[in-house]
Amino acid sequence: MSQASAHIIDDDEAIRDALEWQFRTRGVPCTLWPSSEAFLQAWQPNWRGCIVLDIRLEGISGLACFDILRGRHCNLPVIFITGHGDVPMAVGALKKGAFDFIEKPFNDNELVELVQRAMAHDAERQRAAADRGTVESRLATLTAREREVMELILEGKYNKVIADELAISMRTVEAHRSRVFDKMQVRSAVELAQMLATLRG
Amino acid sequence: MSQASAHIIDDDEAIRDALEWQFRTRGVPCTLWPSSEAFLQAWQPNWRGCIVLDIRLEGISGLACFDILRGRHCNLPVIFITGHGDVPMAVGALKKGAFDFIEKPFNDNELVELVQRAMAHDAERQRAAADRGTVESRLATLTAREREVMELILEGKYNKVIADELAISMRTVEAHRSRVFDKMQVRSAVELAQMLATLRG
DNA sequence: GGGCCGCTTGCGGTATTCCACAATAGCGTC
DNA sequence: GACGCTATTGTGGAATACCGCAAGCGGCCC
Repeated sequence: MSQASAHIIDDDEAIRDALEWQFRTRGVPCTLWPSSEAFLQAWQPNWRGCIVLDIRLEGISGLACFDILRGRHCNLPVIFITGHGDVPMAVGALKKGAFDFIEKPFNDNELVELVQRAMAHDAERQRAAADRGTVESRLATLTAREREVMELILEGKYNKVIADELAISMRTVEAHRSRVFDKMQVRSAVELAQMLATLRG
Repeated sequence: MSQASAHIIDDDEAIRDALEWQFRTRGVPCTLWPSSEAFLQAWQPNWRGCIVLDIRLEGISGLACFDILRGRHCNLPVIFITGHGDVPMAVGALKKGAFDFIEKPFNDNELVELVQRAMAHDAERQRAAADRGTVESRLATLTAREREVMELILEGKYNKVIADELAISMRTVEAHRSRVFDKMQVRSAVELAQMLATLRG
């Protein structure tokens, strides 16, 4: 898993350096990119952190870059830096899923705090996605019948009732139940319910 | 429980009438208000539906009206109608929790569909709030000890283990467990877990 | 034809939960 | 002092869940 970083994309070197200094003095790891093209060429799906970019960039614009990233299923939070006149553009990006935007001129702390929130958001999203992946891969090992039995277990029904509903014996339900618990790596129906609740939440 | 309605606030009578005609032909119940003041004076906490208002109104502005409503803990979805130049103001409202905004000039269908989504959102929110209320009122009947036992049950632990952890007998845990199930109106730990998961979700 | 898998069912036994009833002690209120 | 509530613990018994082992049947694949 790669180290999290705030990726700063700006075609103005002075601005990049100023932002880097600011972030580093606050302990925020960052990586500088002189253009959307440079960033897009380097980007890897396993990157973590967030992206900070000016909405108006030479070459591929900030918005176009955002669209391309979304097309690549990149979920990194994206923060746009905009001028006052570009707020409608930024709003369009927000509606498309950008994390936030910040208008020039802005307070230094304001941007750093926004970036910190974005990176925390990304860390939490990745953790939650990893959990879901684990649970989903376990669910995938269940046979169709096991899934049926599991759903009824999750409704709080006794094995006897499940047996009646599926027109099988209680012993069969016991056997399925035991295998479901083994495959899902839980020891009780309550643990199973809690695990699947995090999948839905 | 009151009937859901789309509350339209505009100081221009012709616009109010045009919107009403549009909504009614699409089967959307609506109520017209000539000013923020009129609406705020009439507003009741049990109202359902949504609010559609121009961001620039004479007297109390749309934004000010929104702030006042939020101050009164009104959760009705709010949709702002804005001119192109007012988008930054609308964005501020979005960040404060407004449901959405729509820029003039807009397609008739666009607004009606947005209002329908807002009303569906409100209906779902009210339903979820009612459920939470029911569950929370049941939780409130539990004694401190019952809550303690319940938390451990929700971790999937056996009565025997709970007894060891709380330094009480298993029979005491059984008694508490039984009363928790009675008060929460469930018949199993799984049902309880599912019920409380909807509280968190 | 044989092996594997999934589904099914059974046995015997242990552990846990549920149900009903009963009782004591401490605390707070009337 | 009596009453009500909560916490606690116990008895007896029934129902349910869990565990390990065993086995047959049908379908699919090699």
